[in-house]
Amino acid sequence: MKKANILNQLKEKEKDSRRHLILDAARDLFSKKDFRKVTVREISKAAGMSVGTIYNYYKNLDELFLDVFLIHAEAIIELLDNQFPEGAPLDDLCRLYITYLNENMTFYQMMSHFMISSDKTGNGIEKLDNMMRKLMDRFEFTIKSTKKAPVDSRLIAHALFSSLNGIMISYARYPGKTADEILNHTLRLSQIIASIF
Amino acid sequence: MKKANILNQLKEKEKDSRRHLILDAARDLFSKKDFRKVTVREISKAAGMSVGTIYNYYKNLDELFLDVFLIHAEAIIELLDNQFPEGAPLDDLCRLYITYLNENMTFYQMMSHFMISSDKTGNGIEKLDNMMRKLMDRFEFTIKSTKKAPVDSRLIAHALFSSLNGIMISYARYPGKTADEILNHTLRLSQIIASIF
Amino acid sequence: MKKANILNQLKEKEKDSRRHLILDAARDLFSKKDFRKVTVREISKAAGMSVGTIYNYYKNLDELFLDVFLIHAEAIIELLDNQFPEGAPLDDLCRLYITYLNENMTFYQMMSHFMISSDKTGNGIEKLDNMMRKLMDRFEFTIKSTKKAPVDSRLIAHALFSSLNGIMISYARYPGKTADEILNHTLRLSQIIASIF
Amino acid sequence: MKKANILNQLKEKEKDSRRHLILDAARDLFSKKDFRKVTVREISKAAGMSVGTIYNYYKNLDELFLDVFLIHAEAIIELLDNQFPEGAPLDDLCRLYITYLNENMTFYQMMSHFMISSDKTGNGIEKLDNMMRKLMDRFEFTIKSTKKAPVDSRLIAHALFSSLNGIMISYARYPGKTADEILNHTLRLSQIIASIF
DNA sequence: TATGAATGAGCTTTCATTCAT
DNA sequence: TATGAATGAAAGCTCATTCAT
Repeated sequence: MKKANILNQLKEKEKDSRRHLILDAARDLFSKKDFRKVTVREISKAAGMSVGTIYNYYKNLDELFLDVFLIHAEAIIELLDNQFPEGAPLDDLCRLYITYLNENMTFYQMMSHFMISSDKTGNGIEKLDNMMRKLMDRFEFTIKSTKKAPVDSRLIAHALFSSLNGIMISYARYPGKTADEILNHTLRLSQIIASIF
Repeated sequence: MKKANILNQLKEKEKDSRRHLILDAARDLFSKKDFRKVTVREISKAAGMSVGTIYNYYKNLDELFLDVFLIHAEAIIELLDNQFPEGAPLDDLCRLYITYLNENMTFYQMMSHFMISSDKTGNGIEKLDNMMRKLMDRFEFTIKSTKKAPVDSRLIAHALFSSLNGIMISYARYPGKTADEILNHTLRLSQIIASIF
Repeated sequence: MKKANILNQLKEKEKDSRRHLILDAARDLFSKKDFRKVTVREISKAAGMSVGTIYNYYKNLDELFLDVFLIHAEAIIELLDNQFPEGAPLDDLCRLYITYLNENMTFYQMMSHFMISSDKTGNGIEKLDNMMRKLMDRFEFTIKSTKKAPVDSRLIAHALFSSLNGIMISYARYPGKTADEILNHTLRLSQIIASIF
Repeated sequence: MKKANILNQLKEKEKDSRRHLILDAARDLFSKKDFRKVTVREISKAAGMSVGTIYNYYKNLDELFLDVFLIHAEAIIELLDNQFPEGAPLDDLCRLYITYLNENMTFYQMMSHFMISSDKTGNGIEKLDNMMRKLMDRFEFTIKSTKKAPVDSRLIAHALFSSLNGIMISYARYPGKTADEILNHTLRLSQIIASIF
């Protein structure tokens, strides 16, 4: 019994590591190229496995896209949980989030992509929505913990969250600017937002 | 000479009217269906002309997409110019813009789509950027004209503009909500934004 | 007006001839190889055109298969109409049909294939059924016109028709026999059938 | 030696029972769904074993298909041997066979499928042909044993056998008819056939 | 200038079969 | 012997774009 258990655990680990191989390959490609243009073939090649194997781990491409998105979202939540000291000012929160977005363009690109999809089929959307809600909750909670937290925190969280997203989407490819300049500009804007909230 | 001129003008008009046929057909389709899924064939059919003709007016599909976007942007600028009384409060501006976005989902969908494209080739991008700048200028100008206008208007305009965009992108397909509820929620959020600016 | 008409007629002819190019290529391939294994690419290559073009003429492969079938069925009907002298004996009818089947194996292969499909979707099935009925009607009519025609011709037609089909399906690949021997055997069997009806 | 023998027998039995697990699962699936669409994965799942195990018992999927076919054929032979009283009339034979076909659509679907395959490779075909011959022999023998048996029984057996098959193939999916109506129609046709033989 | 048939690269996905464990 | 993840060839089909008429 124990033996089987250990075996299963090993298998699970093995499976997880393969899945991460796929995810990492995908993330890597997405950072170099519009993720909507990345093909299964490219991913399988980059991950060093066959096309069919991808489909052993993901039902279809969208599921993989979604997983990459979810991983990012979870990373952000973890960031808020662990890197954000309780009682820190709101602008630290904004800086944290905007910095993450700048370093992980795929995340807001995907967020934006999925959010404007009117395709409501599939349980993928459900997972997406759940994660968005979770992220929002975490945002709200973090805002409450900041110095001088606002009263109607739910709405404020929504407003702040969407504002920060909007900043990235609106300025991520500000014409003729380097990544650094964009980071600076989006940080500056986020600070304005933070300061007035 | 003159005759030729008049003829040219007529031709130009004719051409413009055909172009508008295309644009209108496209806009109509985009409002019913994710614009990324609309095909040239569909547009040509809806516009009552052949596929080839579309390509006489637009180098490629992206140019057409862009044109639809530009038309929307111009409509917004016109809205700001004509519908927004000088000296009106900032939240009127926000309401105006958010309402427009709600009624023209294609616009922010396209904005979002183009903004996250890392594809920097083509002079299409240039046109897009120019228009964004123009829109932004108009926004800034309008903000300056509001009651209790802020001081650093350029940055404020950026922040406000992107916040409003973010609101739409983040909540336009809030799960399980009707168009009306979404309109209300996004308006509410925009009012919060407006009030604190 | 007239000009346009003539032009349209020419276009129609052109289109028809292209369609026949596809059909002929397909029929040719089907005679060499199990039609279920023939691919679009093979057909397009054999027809000297691109894959996409096939899809300009047929919505999908099944439609093409169906068309090949229908053409065969029509050929048989025409055969019955034109080649079968009124008042000829029943065994002539059987011989005619069995000979056709032997020379056009694709036909009964397709008939058999489609008949055992439980897939009832698509309007393809409808076309198929209509044609089968038409063929059956023609059979019944022909039987009525034979010498010593039976009384309950509808049922008899059914029985005869299905018997002849069964002969082909059951003996078309009689192990180790040449095409000629198969023709002879199936003809002999059909004559038995004819003689007792 | 003896011990080993018994062990071997047990192993053989075990093996046989596993094989039957597969067969039963397959037959079950084939009755619910076009057998040509059934996948190895589905069968393995239904049989409660892994894909690989299937391949320990069958070289490939076609062999499994074939085995299902053979089992059916044997069942029919057994039916003729045991259920058909010597000296019974010919129409009882037809009724027996047609009823079996109606209750086991997979059988004639497979028969039809294999018979129209021009693929003559593999020793599978040989097995198929042997079984067909055996079935035919049994048919012939049964016909001889009927009341008023015909003279040239071999050819008559062929003709009758193929006629009955043809009836099923031609009317098994008569458009818009229920299973019951099809049973009735095919029985009626088979009675016509029987009566005239 | 308008037409729309032709193009064909390229996509996602499937699935029988293999083989290391 | 049983397992089931990995394989990868191969399929059907799409659709932006071209170009001869």
